[in-house]
Amino acid sequence: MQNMTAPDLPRNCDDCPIRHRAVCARCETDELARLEEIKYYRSYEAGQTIVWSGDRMEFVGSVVKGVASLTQAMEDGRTQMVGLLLPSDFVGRPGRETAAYDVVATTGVVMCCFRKKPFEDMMLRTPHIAQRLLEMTLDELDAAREWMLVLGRKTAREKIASLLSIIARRDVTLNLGKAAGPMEFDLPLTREAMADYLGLTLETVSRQINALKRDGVIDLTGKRHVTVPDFDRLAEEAGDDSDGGMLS
Amino acid sequence: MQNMTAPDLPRNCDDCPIRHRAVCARCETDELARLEEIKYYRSYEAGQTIVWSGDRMEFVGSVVKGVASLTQAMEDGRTQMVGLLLPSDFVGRPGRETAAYDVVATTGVVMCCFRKKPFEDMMLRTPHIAQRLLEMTLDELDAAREWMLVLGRKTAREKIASLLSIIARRDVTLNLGKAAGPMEFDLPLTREAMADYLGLTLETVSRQINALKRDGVIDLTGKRHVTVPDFDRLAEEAGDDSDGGMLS
DNA sequence: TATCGTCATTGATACAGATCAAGCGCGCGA
DNA sequence: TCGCGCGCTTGATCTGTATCAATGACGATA
Repeated sequence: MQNMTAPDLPRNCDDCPIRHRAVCARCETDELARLEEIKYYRSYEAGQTIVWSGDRMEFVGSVVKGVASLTQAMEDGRTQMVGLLLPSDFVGRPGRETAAYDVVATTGVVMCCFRKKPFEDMMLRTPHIAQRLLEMTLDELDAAREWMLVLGRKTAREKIASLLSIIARRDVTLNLGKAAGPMEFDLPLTREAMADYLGLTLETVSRQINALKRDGVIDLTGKRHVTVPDFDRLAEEAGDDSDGGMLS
Repeated sequence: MQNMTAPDLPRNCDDCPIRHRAVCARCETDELARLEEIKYYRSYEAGQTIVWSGDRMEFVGSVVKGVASLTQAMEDGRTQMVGLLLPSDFVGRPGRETAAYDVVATTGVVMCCFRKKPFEDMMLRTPHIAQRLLEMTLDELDAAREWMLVLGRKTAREKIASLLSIIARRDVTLNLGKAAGPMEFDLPLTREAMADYLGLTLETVSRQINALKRDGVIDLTGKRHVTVPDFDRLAEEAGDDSDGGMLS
């Protein structure tokens, strides 16, 4: 529900900072012209709901800037975040009529949107897009399952370390990995949002973050800026298998 | 690692009890001939590991009979089941080289397998298969995310009710829903397997199951056979939104 | 029929994390 | 500059589930 033509929004794929990873990476093919026709950018303020669960979805797209979250709630208010959407992540289910979860802008967000129907038509015409989508969906599935282990079996401290580790890793990949040396990033989530992601209360999140700080695993500047002096140490705290991580 | 030609294994799609839902449902197309060439059936005993995490995958396929589970373990032994594979569920990741999780036969299992490479080739040639796979993967993703809510926010009692409710529902759909009246089914999981699925200990599982029995939500015959006199009551115990359930 | 092994139940106790309750710090609008 | 609200921290206490430890039920095997 935001202005669709704000002056600072990207105009086309060349301005799109995520073209190296997301669907619009394919813009270099001859489908470019068609893609541009059905594509637009849109921005949302922190706290705004981008999509309501159950609503008819009129677009699919990628997060270009900012952080959004996929959220599921029970009647009594208990809330579980089921996905963290960082820049380059895809939103929407081609072939599905309605949204299954709320999508909420956690920070200010810029989305790269494709109108759904023409996007699906193009998908039918262009096999590599369907394959790319399958690949991305499998990635999401892996992420969801990794998170099931976190939610089901890890302690509060391990949960926090897991979250920090994921955010740090994502941050580095997006900024073209400057491997060694301390990593730094800003937490894009409030303590409450972290709690909803981790299946904890915000008090426990606060206590464990400060415990990790006391123990020298992380350093905090203010309440949101995190420095990780030794990523391996953090990964160890997260209980991750210490095989270095990356596969293939 | 089991005989591939046991006399009781299905021979082709006409014998395959799940053709209405899984990939081989497409056998009716002119791809049938090619599919038959690359397809075979295989059986596993309860407890056998069908695929080891990290192994090269040589096939994809569907569960035809029995129950298998996708499992992830930490170094110290903590274990989380990340997927429950019931008949008609698909196993394997087209486009991925190695398996991400252990696949373990929980009961005796019959799989309908396709050799991976030719299956992938066929996928490239046959767009509707890629689309069917995307659809199935999206279903799995939804299931995984629903389970994240269970793991992150539900109480032990709600977790048990959720699991029973899922199994009951699946059982009915497969057996062509005889809607009303008490539902009955056998638990295909030990208490320990349930615990690993729910992020609990086996003692807690045992206590909560018996609590549900005491409260009349379910009835137990022996240790494994469950009768659900009132499914809505069970769904309520699971904390599910009481909108009847099905979408679309 | 005795014995063993696996799966499940049940009880006593410990503890991680939830809950309840202040209070702090900082940005923002008046 | 003052208050006000929101995000966060910190403390005290409570509780749901884990943990530890027997015991029971049943099927398989000899």
